[in-house]
Amino acid sequence: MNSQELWVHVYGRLKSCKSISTTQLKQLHSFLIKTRPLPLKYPNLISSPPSPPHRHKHSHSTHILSFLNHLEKPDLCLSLYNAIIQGLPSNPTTKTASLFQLFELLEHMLANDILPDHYTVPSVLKACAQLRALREGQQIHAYAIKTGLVLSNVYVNNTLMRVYAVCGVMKWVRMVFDESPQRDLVSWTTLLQAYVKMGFPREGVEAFFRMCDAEMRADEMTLVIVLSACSKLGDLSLGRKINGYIYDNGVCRDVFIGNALVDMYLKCGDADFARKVFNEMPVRNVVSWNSMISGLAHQGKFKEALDVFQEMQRMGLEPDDVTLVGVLNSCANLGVLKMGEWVHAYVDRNQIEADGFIGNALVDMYAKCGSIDRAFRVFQRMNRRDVYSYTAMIVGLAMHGEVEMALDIFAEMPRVGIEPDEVTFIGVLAACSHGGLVAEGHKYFREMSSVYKLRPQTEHYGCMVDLLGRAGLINEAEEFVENMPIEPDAFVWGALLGACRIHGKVELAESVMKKLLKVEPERDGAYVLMSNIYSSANRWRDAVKLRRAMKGKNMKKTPGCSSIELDGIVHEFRKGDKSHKRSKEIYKLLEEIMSHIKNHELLAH
DNA sequence: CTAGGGTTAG
Repeated sequence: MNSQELWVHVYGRLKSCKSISTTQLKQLHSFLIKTRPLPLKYPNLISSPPSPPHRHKHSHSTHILSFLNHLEKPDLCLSLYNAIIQGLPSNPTTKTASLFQLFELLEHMLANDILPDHYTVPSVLKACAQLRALREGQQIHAYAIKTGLVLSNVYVNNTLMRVYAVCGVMKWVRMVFDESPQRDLVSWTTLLQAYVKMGFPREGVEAFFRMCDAEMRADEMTLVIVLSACSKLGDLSLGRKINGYIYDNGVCRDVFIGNALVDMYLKCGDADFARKVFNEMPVRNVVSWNSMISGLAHQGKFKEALDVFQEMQRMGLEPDDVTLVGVLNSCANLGVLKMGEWVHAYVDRNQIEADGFIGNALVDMYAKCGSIDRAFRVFQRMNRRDVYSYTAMIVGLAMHGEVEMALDIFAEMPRVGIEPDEVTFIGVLAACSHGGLVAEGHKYFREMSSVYKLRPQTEHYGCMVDLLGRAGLINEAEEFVENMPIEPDAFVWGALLGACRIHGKVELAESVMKKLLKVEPERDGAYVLMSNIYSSANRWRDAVKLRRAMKGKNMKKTPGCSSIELDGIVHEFRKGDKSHKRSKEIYKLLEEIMSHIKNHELLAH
């Protein structure tokens, strides 16, 4: 066998397996030794006992290196090195080990005076991108500049951009892109993708149009990314334009394009057209179904989302964890505990780990369906918790009035090294509000910016106003709003109006209502609250006047809706809705509960 | 022989 044939064989072997197993490598090694007598420097290698499975990954580089030591001709080696680097597993969970192997090989190359070329560099950079190895990527970048590879090879530039993109350094992605002497479709797509992934969909779309100006024709991959940018922007007319581009340019409508279109139409609010695209897809996969389910849930069409899931089940298709998260989310918002429990059982039955997305969605579902103890049990059993798990738990506890517990869980976060975010503080402040903990609320509110460098948003101010209002500190609440560094919005005015209702502050309420109407003239919330305030103050005439004024305008009704599941039947209630069979009894009971609460409030103050 | 793909939560 000549060296060329040998190389072809080695290359084929390495390429066909994603990660080379030690056994295969040994076979390859012995094969090489048999067919081409080489000086055997490490006789131990062949006779060494097989290592346990978990050691395999780490022992690769040793085998590879000793294997390389057996080879003689350097010209053969460059291709071989390239082939080996390409086939090297880059497992993000063993990041340091993978990087170590990679750079050990590079060092070995350089030590043997073999210079990494325009095939070596992209595959090394690809591994760096997979491992999110920014510093190592920069080292290769420096090498590529020194050897002139960045100016001569578009693959080198594109993979460099990719490394910087996955590491979140948009500035450098742009820099490499701008300095590239030649740009192809992949360069543009990588730039576009970087913008979208980093939360700049607008810039991504602009890049797409610049790409079109540069007479570059987009393919399926590019368009999938542009469509995802449209989804993020919620810009239906833009999305339609892109759909037009796909149509005009005869782009193949494969399953990826179809899924991206379904997602885009749903996120842009055209659920009917999304369904049409979905129905007309010649091939669908689990992602197509997931796009429908999570897209509908995203639009608040939870019932429809569950219907699609049931349709999926009827067709005998296996849901994956994304499906289940979408289903759990819908269950949480509909209060359908039975279905949520079914998903939980499915997760257990199929030995799906209740961690990450699934675990968090389960916690949220149980909490929202009123089963806070089961939410807590899932939370406790999770092996890995993140800020979402903690937030779901804290918000859930706060809503159930488990104030102390909520604050205890919050206190646990710094101990396990998880930083709270803005939503976590919504839960914390809501807990304080429900517990009447004014001083603590102030403390957490201050901590938000002083310790965690989070800027309080209008929602947080709203929580504080609510807290002060419920605690009877209506003047402080008013003062708090006056001293806000940001413009109060409906959230804040609504909370203050609510506080006025509790304390029967009619005059203040009237001025607050005006403010609320200014920022939210199209909603009916202000009118409803205000008319309740008038009624409570026995000012019936004003209340009626207000209701009449409301009727004259064509107001958007706040979709006040709740549902509860009893013995597997979902009972849905909309605001003012009296269609339920036993609505008379229900309203009577509600009134009784309200009077109990009022008495309790009176006793408390 | 190399590079770029969609869906997921509080």
